[in-house]
Amino acid sequence: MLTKAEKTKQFILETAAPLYNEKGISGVSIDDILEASKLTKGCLYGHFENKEDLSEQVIDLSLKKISEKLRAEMLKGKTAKGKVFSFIDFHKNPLQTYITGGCPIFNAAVEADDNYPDIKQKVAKVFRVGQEEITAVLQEGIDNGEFSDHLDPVVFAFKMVAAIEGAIVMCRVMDTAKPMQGLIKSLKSELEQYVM
Amino acid sequence: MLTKAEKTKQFILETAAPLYNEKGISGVSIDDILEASKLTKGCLYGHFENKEDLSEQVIDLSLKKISEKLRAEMLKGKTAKGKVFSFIDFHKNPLQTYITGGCPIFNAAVEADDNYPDIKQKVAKVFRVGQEEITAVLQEGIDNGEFSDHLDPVVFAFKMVAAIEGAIVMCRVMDTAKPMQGLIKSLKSELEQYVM
DNA sequence: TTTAAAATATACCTTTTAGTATATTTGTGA
DNA sequence: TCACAAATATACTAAAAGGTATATTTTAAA
Repeated sequence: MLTKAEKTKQFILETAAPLYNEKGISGVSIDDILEASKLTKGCLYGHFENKEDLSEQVIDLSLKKISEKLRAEMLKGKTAKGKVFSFIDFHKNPLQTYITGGCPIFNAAVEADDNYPDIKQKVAKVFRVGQEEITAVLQEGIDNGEFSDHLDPVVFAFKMVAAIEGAIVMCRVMDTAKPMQGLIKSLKSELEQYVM
Repeated sequence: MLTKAEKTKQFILETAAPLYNEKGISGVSIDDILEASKLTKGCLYGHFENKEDLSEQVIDLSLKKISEKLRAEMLKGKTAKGKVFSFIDFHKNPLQTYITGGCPIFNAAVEADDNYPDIKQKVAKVFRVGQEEITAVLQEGIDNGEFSDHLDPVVFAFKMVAAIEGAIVMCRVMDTAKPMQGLIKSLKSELEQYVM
C-alpha cells in the first residue's frame, strides 16, 4: 500500500501535469501548483528538491502516461492495420486531449529543445521508442502479408506521427477539429494503398 | 528614412525575435533582451509599454518575416508543383531554421494556445492564410491540368504543413535532420501521384 | 551653433517567485 | 493510547523579474 507521503507526491505530480502541459515549464509557478493542489510550500518541498526536480518528475509522469495510453490504444487493434488505425483514431479530437493542453510529448519537445537538455533527452527517447514501436507494427504487417513491401515502415511511421502532432497544434490554435478529420482520412487511405 | 527611435525599436525587435523563439514568451526576461541588445531599461521602455506589448510586437515581426519568406520561396517555383516543392525544400534542415529555435509560427502556436489569446488569434490567422495560399496554388495546378482533380487541395495543404511542422520539432528534439529527408521524399512522391 | 525635445542611461521601487527555517499536525508502530 | 517520527503548514528570506522616476546624453530643427 502507498504511504501517505507517496500518495501526496503522486497527487502533486498528477495535479501539476496538466498545468505544465498548458502553461509550459517556465510558465508554471510553484504557487500555481500549490493553488491547484491546495497544499503548501512546506509540503511540496518535502517531496521535491526544487522546481527543476519537480519539473522533471512531472514531465516524466506525463510522458509515461501518454506513452502507455498510446501503447494500449494500439493493442486494441487486432491486425497491423487495425493497430495503426487505432493510433490514428486516438487523435481525432485535438481540442480535448488525454492530458489537458495538447500532446505532452510535443509540448515538452518544443519547450525543452533549446532550454532543458535533460528533458529534451527524455522526450527524444520517447519519440525514438515510439517510432520504433510503430515501425515494428508496420513491419509485422509487411512480414505477415498484410501490407505490400513497397511500404517503407520507418518513413510512414515518422510521417504519420509528425502529421498528427503538427495537426494537433494547428487545430488547437485555430479552434477547430475539422482539419484533423481530413488528415485522418488521408493517412488511412495512404496506408490502404499498401494493403494487399 | 528611419529615425533613430525607429531604428532602435526595430533593433530591439530583431534582437528579441530569436530569443523569444528559443526561450518562449514566458521564458525570456526583459533582462535577457537588454543583455543581448546591450541597451538599458529606460531605452526599452521608451519604445514598448510593457512586456506584453513587446511580446506581441516581437511575435508579430517573426510571423511577418517567416510568412514573407515562405511566400518568396514558393514564388521561386514556376509551376504549381515547383512552388509546392520549393515550400517543402525550404524546410530541409530543421536544425538550422530561418529564425533560430525552430519555426516561429509553430513555437508561438504551442505556447499561445492556452496562455496568450491575442497572440493565439494572430497565429491562427497566419495558419489560415498560409493554408489558403497553398491550397490556391494546388487548385491552380488542378485548373491548369498540372494535377489530377483527384487531389484534394485543402487536405493535402494541411497534411503537408502539419507533417513538416511536426517533423521540425521531432527532428530538433532528436538532433537529426534525417527523418525530414524521408518525409520530404514521401510528400513529394505523394504529390507526384497526382501529376498528370 | 544653439537648444529644446527626443532618446537613452542610471538608480531605484514593487511584485513575483523560488526556496528555507521552524512550528504544528498527523499517522503509526510500540 | 502514547510517543515520536513523518508529513504538512506557517512565516519568513533572497533573488529575479517587471516596471518607473529621473538624470544624462544625443539628435535635429531653428
